[in-house]
Amino acid sequence: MADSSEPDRIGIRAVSELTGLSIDTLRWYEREGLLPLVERGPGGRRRYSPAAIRFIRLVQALRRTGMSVDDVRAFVRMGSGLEWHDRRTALLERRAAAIEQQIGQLRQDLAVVREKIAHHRDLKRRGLDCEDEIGTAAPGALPPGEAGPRTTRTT
Amino acid sequence: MADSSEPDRIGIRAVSELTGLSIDTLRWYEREGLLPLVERGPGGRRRYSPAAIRFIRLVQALRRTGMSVDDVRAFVRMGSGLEWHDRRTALLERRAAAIEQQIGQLRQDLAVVREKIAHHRDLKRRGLDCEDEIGTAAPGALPPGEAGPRTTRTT
DNA sequence: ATTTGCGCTGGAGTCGACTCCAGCTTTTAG
DNA sequence: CTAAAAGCTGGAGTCGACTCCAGCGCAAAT
Repeated sequence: MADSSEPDRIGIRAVSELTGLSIDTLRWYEREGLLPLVERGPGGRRRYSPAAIRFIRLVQALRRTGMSVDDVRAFVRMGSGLEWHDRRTALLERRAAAIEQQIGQLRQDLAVVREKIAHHRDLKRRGLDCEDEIGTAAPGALPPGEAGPRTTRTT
Repeated sequence: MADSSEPDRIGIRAVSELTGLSIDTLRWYEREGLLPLVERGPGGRRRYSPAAIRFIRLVQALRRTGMSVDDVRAFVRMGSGLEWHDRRTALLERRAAAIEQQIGQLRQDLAVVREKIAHHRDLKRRGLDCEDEIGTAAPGALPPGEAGPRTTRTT
C-alpha cells in the first residue's frame, strides 16, 4: 500500500522544477494546509507521490484562476468524505464557471488592447502624433498642441 | 476645445460605478500616475471626459491581464511623443501576446478542474469514497502527457 | 572523518495594491 | 442659512501571498 519508500516518490527540489512553484512556496502551502498528501522519508524529508503532484497541479489551477489561499484551504479541508462529496463537486463546478467567465473577460481585455494597437497604427500611418494623450477619442477633430501637459508630478 | 466644463464630463462617483474601480482606487491610480487625463472642475473636483474613461478602461485591461502598476505607469510615462510611438506599440503587442498565453493557460486550468469534476462524478457513480488523497493513487508512474516544463517564476 | 550541501523549522520581513482615516472645503437639499 | 453629503489631500494601515533568514540535522562525496 504505497508507503513513502516507494520508488516513484520525488523530493522537493524536483517538484519545484516540475511545477514552477518555489521550494519555499511548496513548504508554505503545506504549512497552510493546501497540500495534505505530502509524506516524509527518513530524516524527515518530504517525499511527493504522483498523486501528491497531481493534487499540486489542481491547487495551482485553482490559485491561478483566482481562488484565494483561504478558499483553497477550505476546499482541501472538506476532506474526502462522502458527506462532503456533493459540496466539493459543486464548488469545483462553480470554479469552472468562473474560469469560463475569466476567459471571456480576458478576451474582452485582449480586444481593448488590440483596438489600441490598431489605433496606434492608424495614427502612425497618417503621420500623426499621439492622440490627445493616450486617451484616443478620435471624434473628428484633434486640435494639436492643446491637450495639456499630462506630465503628472514625479513621485 | 473641450474644457472641463463641457457637459460630457462626469464625477468620480459615476466613474467608480461605471468601471467598478473604487473611488479610492481611482484617486490612488491618479496619484500613482496611471491616469493622466483627469481634469478638475471648480472646487478642485475631478471631472472625467469620455477619453479619460476610455483610458481607464485600457488601464483596467492591462491591470487585469497581469501588468503591474509599475509597468502601467512606465507605459503611461512614455507620453505621446512620436519618438516613443514604436516602443508603445511594441509594448502593447507584447501584452496582447501575453494575454493570448494567459487564455491558453486558463483553458488548461479549466481542463484540470473539469477532469477533477469528472473524476468526482465517477467516484460517486461507483459509490466510492475518497480520491486524491490516498485513494485513487496513480496506477504506474507519472502521467505521460504532462512532463512539460511548466516552469515559471521565482528562485 | 570532514566538508559540502540539501533539507527542515519557526519566525520575521517584504512587497504590491489597495483601503481607511482625519481634517478640511465645497456643494447641495431643505 | 444651516446641515448633511460628497470631494479633496496626505499619510497611515491592512492584507494576501509569499520570501528570506538563522540555526540545526542528515547525507553523500572526498
